[in-house]
Amino acid sequence: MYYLHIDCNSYFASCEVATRPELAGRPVVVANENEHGGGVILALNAEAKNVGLKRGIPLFKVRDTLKTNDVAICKVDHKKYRRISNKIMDEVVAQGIVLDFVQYSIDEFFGTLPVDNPDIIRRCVHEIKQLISDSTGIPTGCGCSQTYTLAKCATWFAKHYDGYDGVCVLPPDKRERALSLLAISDVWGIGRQTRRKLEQMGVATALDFTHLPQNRVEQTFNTATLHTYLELCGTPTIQLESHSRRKSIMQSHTFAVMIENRDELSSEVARFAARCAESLRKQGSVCRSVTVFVNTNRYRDDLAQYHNDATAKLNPPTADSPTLIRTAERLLTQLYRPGYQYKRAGVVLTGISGDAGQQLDLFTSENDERRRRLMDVTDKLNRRFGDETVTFG
DNA sequence: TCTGGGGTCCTAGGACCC
DNA sequence: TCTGGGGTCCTAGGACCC
Repeated sequence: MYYLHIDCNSYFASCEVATRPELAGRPVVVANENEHGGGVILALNAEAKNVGLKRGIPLFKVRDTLKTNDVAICKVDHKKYRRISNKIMDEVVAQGIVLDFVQYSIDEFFGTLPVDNPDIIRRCVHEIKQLISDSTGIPTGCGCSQTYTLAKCATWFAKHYDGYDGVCVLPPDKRERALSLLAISDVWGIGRQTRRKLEQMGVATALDFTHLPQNRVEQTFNTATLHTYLELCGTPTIQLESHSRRKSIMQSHTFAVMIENRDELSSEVARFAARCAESLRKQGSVCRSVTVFVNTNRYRDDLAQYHNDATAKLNPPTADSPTLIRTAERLLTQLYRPGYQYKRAGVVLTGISGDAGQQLDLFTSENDERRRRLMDVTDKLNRRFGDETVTFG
């Protein structure tokens, strides 16, 4: 059996090009641009990379480059990207070659192929890649190997060596050779901190890491890093479950113009809470706690800084918008300090559990039932006529 | 002028229990 | 001098991911 990993190339930018043919061949960036020209580059295609642009740069720093190279700036459209991602999921599942297919993130998928012959695997994966390209227009890099982590390494090679044509199958006898060419920082699960520690131990490549004695890894690192180590050595360790239910739900925003006024901030927080409540109901869950946070602008050392958060428990757990909005507003009242310029705020729901009906049974009253129906109707209206067609005053 | 928005899991330590 | 020996649950913060 082989593990399969599929990674969409420059996903947000590819979605824009796929749905807007007039963009083909042009440098394209996707940015969360706001009405004041703020925002940062979230994704960019190869043409945009070629003119020196990079992910994460604020647009205002590269205005000249954008203009000189006639770069198309697309506004980020998460709904579209979610829709295309679901389509990829459906197409691959319907094709039936891949087993245990999971949507790991909006642009990455894992699965297994019940075959051991690398040549057959390669042909299958090329077919899958072609299927995705034909049905959605999205280019992908695909990797196959003995574990999830090694499959991700294979994808790295598929994307970085043109000869693979986007598909790299890494059989056991090629493992060591491949890992010797892979920098430790390019391994899935090795972040900045762990990389620093490993480098101090003389580890530069993924192969160096696998040559450490296992007990040394156990003593020095946490279990997540140990799992990465075992997987690189060829032992499947990581379990992926397709978690359709989120365990936390957050809505936050960096304001284009800083907010000082309490009522303005409060109305933003209320909107975040309402949107969180909607996602919560969409997945059929209730939550046990609400957190609100506020931040000033960390880039402005000329301004007084303040950041804080506060959490409230909800008993019984709920998905009722008015309750969540009122709770969030009460928390904001605790947090708010006059005289600061607020740049960012957000609402987080945690303690999420499934099946609202079951949780409420014991104390459900007629009033609760009416509230549930009200939520149901507002959700339906907003789905049918667009977000925030109906909001809470 | 302008600087993203989400998630997950693990671990240490505190509060509390017997 | 020395101050038991288990547990559970919760939370904050770190690290990592896209």
